[in-house]
Amino acid sequence: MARDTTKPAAPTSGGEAFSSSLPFAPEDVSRRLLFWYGERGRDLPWRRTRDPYRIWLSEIMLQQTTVAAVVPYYERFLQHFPSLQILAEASLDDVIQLWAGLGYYSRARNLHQAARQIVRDGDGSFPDQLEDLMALPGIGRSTAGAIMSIAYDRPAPILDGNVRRVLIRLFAWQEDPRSSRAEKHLWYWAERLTPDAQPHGYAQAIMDLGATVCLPRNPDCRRCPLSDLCRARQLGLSAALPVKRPKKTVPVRCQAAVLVSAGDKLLVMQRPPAGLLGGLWEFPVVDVPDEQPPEQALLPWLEQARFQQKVEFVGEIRHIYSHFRLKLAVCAVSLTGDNTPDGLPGEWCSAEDAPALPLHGAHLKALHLYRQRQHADD
DNA sequence: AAGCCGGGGGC
DNA sequence: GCCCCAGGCTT
Repeated sequence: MARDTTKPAAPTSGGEAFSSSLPFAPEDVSRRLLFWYGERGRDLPWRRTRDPYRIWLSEIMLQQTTVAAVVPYYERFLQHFPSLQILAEASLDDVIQLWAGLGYYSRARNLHQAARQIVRDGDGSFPDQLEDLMALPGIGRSTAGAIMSIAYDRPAPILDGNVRRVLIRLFAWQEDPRSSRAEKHLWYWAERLTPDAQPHGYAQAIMDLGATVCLPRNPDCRRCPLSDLCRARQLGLSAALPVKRPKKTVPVRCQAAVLVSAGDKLLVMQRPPAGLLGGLWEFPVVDVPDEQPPEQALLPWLEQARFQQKVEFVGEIRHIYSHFRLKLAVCAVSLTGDNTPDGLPGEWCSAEDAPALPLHGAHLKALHLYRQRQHADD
């Protein structure tokens, strides 16, 4: 017996025990899901391996990201870093480079850091205990559970966005899904439903169900192997759950990016290693106050840099982040011999090589716009 | 408990 | 436009 089979404690609320009984037999759910997965499961690159390193990489890349976006990144990453040891020996800049465009760059930093920790602290083999996995940066309870079940075929619950939605509907959870109360219940249900047999197939099955059938909008209940067990379905709430989060207004941030050119070179700077877009490259940026022309907002910056050239307005980029919108004025300053670019922070990069830098999305757009305009002038 | 962290795709 | 996505970390 490799596993403690005692049932998890039922969540409590205000000291009152929550009903530990389920409206159906857990084996009934897992059996249906496993059969369905055998018929309808997707063929994905990371499902052709049991290598924990690759499973781990896929799980990290897939956090808050869609499968279609991940596939090319996953393949390319593994071409450069085919093993844990090679990743551990790589530079962070090279890792960031291969992550550029995927977003949530702390994932790349944590991935790299975790690889170094495993190689440094262990015998080089990938951890195979839930607690050891969770001790690594970037791996929380859900990702640790995914690695345990998918790579090692050992039962451990997962609670990602897909499973969350499936469980909310299956148990007709009508409260705020982001509350700590919801969290306790969902983890409890996830644990109770995870089977001792074939946890590998089960984990992928329930995620696939959420991704292809139990969709956020318009769930396709006719194709769902759990439809006759589903409490939301019974209550006519399938489409109404999970309850939506109250929408918040997102602020608009105005900035100007300066493309300073000296001959063929452009001035680029690397952002601080942590925080927003950590470690990525960009052009110098100045905040633009409301209702002020970007050229005017740039004057103090030009003064400080001792540039006397005129600023040319190239165009405007709009870029949407999850928590704000960026209105980015793209400006160009072309240096002549009178100016001394030395002493400025940052580095000079040829315009041809700049697109190969790990630039973040908004500034990659800015560069494209700049080069497009330059081309038009020729 | 709440805020932070990107970019893309579906509709 | 709006919503969400194979979440985790920090405060």
